Amino acid sequence: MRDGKGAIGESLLKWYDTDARVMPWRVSPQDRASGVRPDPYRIWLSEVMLQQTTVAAVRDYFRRFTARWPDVEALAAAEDGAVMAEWAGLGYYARARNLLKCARVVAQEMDGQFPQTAAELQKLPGIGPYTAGAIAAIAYDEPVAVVDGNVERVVSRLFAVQTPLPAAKPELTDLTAQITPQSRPGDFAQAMMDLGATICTPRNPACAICPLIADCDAQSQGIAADLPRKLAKKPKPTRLGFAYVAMNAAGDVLLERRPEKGLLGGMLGFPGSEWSEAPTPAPPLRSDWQEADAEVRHTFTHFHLILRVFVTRTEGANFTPGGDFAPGDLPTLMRKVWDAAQSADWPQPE
DNA sequence: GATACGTGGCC
DNA sequence: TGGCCAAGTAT
Repeated sequence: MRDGKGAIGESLLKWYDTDARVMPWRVSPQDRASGVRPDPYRIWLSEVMLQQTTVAAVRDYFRRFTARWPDVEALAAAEDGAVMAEWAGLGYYARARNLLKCARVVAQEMDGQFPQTAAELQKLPGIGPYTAGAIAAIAYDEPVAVVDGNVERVVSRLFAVQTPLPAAKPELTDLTAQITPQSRPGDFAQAMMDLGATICTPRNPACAICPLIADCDAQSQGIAADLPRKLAKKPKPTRLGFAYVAMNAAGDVLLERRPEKGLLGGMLGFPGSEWSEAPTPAPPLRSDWQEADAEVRHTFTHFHLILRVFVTRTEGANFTPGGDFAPGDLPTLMRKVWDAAQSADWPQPE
């Protein structure tokens, strides 16, 4: 243990048992005391959903997934399109594709049992260093360092690490390992993340009520809010595109399944042009297309997108039956396209 | 190491 | 309003 930091585990777990939030996927301290064990399936599902995603955004998705697919065998047996539709709106859709791959490996090749070590877990699709550590620590009590963005921030402040991210990652992982206790490593990991989410926040950290204030080098140096240092990000370019919403007399709409790889991979969407500085219009069929008044603006991780939306009524296409389509099955960008189409001045049928 | 990959909330 | 940020992973 690092000098002067010996009490961190104890202080943090005391705070966790009394003050921390209880999530739908978490076993409460009371239940844990009664011998209740975390369900690896639910831990895995929640951790994948929580990758780069806030607790508030995950809650309802987690509830719907576990209600519809209560165990890994049920999820493994689901249709691809059903899982993608249930994930729609949560973002980073490779997670949903890898979720299904992983469920099928576990169900078909591992007798429905997840591996019990971080090293083995990390071999599965969609499970990287963070998620492997989180599952191993929470579900199987492996005393492994669990390092997400919250922990990076907490640890960089505790030890006043000045190295900018992402170069500081190995150092922060090593420091986290030094303060991870042999006892209750899963609760320790969740406590660190809860602390980062609620007290040791990026801006205006609430140091006055922090259970680790006596252990924090950055606080004593008055630089807590300045850490962790981060490299400057590149500016986002703006791309343009065209999107097309065709509907027949029965109210069916024309949708396509996007390719597995790439942006919004595997999701349903409206046909359209490529997205670039100067896109070429690409209507999916000949018809009387009318442009909607409102453009769609959407920002992805690495670029801004402005879409011009065109609508038409026609019978000449392979439409998705209206009963099989709900806007909620679409990624957010395509929901915006749908919304813009509703406010358009639709042409009369040909 | 750098880049691709969503979305919504916050200030 | 626009950039920052969130329980990261794959390539």
